[in-house]
Amino acid sequence: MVARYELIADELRGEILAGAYPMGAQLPSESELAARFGAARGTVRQAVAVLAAEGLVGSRQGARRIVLGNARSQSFAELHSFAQWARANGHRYGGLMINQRRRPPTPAEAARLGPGEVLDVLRVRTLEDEPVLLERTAYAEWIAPVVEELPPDCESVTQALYDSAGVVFAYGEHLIDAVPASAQDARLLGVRRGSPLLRQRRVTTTHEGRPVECSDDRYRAGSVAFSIRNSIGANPLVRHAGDLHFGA
Amino acid sequence: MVARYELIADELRGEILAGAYPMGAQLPSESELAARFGAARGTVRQAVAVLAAEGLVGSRQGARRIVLGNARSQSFAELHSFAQWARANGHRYGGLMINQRRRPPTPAEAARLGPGEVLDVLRVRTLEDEPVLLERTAYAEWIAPVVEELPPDCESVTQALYDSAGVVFAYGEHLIDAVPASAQDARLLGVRRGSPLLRQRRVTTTHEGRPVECSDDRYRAGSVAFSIRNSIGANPLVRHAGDLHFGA
DNA sequence: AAGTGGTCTAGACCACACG
DNA sequence: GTGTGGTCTAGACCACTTC
Repeated sequence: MVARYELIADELRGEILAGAYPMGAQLPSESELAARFGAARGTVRQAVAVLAAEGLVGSRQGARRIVLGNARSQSFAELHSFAQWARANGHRYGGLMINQRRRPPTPAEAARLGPGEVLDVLRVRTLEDEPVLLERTAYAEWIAPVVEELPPDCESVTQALYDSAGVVFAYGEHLIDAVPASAQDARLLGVRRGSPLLRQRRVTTTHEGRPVECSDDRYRAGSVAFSIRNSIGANPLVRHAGDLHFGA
Repeated sequence: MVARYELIADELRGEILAGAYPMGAQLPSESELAARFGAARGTVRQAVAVLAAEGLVGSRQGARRIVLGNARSQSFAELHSFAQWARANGHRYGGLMINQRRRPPTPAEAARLGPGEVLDVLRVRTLEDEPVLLERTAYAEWIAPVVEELPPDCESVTQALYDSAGVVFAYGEHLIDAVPASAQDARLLGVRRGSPLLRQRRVTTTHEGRPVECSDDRYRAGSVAFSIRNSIGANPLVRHAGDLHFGA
């Protein structure tokens, strides 16, 4: 079942990306759109809210919506998986488990995952056969047995956990900064010690709010960048919706 | 004029942050909240949409909303200014213009700002008197005269441009990655050449969609990190609202 | 089967931008 | 002043989760 507002959003997005509205141009008013699509104004507002969350259009009270961009990138909402992102962008990707062991949680991990033992996994992920990402992941005890059954060269852990245990990585919290490569980082990623890495620390939970993993992911500099669009002021329906993308 | 849904959101946020609902707990249903606040269901939905955009609660069709976190951080929506962020977080901050000159735009700048000359400004920003950020900003020609009038030690460029020219930095697009410090970066930030920097490249536009600046900002490693919360699946009112925060 | 959130309607009033 | 988006209401139906 596809919602009406999604169809309207798709149609408008298509027109914007096709260049029907150049950057800075005005969108039709809500009433015009409502008339054109035969929908209520509220439904049209929901549709343009989607575009606003994508950073394609902006709005302010009293003035018509304007077009802010005409390129679509991969939404961060879909980035709960390296594999999903790589596949969506047409990359050749792979992964290899380097090391895996159970251990007591650090205090930070215990605060996020609970008091049980964690399963500590070290993986290297490749893009076009080049190592670009080092994942150091601590899985919560309840999911550990499933993770231990995965093959070492599992291409998509997220997919595998969904298929075998129905686990969905629904919510994530991320901290992004830059760190120098440790000796181990350097060896596994093929860079010099101390060279810059883009670090993404994350905690993931299921739909029910049950914590699944904390991870420290390090990307080789130059391999990826995070892309974000944001806005201040009056946005439709939510006060602010930043949209994070993920691109080369 | 404060909207009703904002007041309701504030009230619920306060209860969550005060610990009335522990992590993973269920929020009251929309009808219960509507009855409690004497508001229509739509208004309550708008309120919880705010909390969802902040990453505090999550939702799925058929089940009650759950609490995902109980800490509030500075929203990235308000991060259009280093000074605003620093002030909000109680830091002592400052800035110094190192260099400023007009020059022809690079092709990338011309594509974003238009064909005119740009005003190229190099600034160092400090936190607790330590240099933490190097800003290399290219201002569009139309705003250049205003920027040239600013004092070299201007603490908040965003504020100054608003006060003197009514310019609002309304929309931003950001690319975040890690780079090694150049010789100049190293000298001005007091780090070794080649050491990791967190880079944020951004393009900013006004409410009307008029481009103001593109900038290449480099943070010393360890000084700041970007924080993001996101979710997949059915969110209220918008398909997905990632929320980006900015913290130490 | 009952309850919940997700979608949609058709109206109303207000604050703000623009001419 | 006119038109725009922002807020709010009061209803309806549907898809989903939960028991």
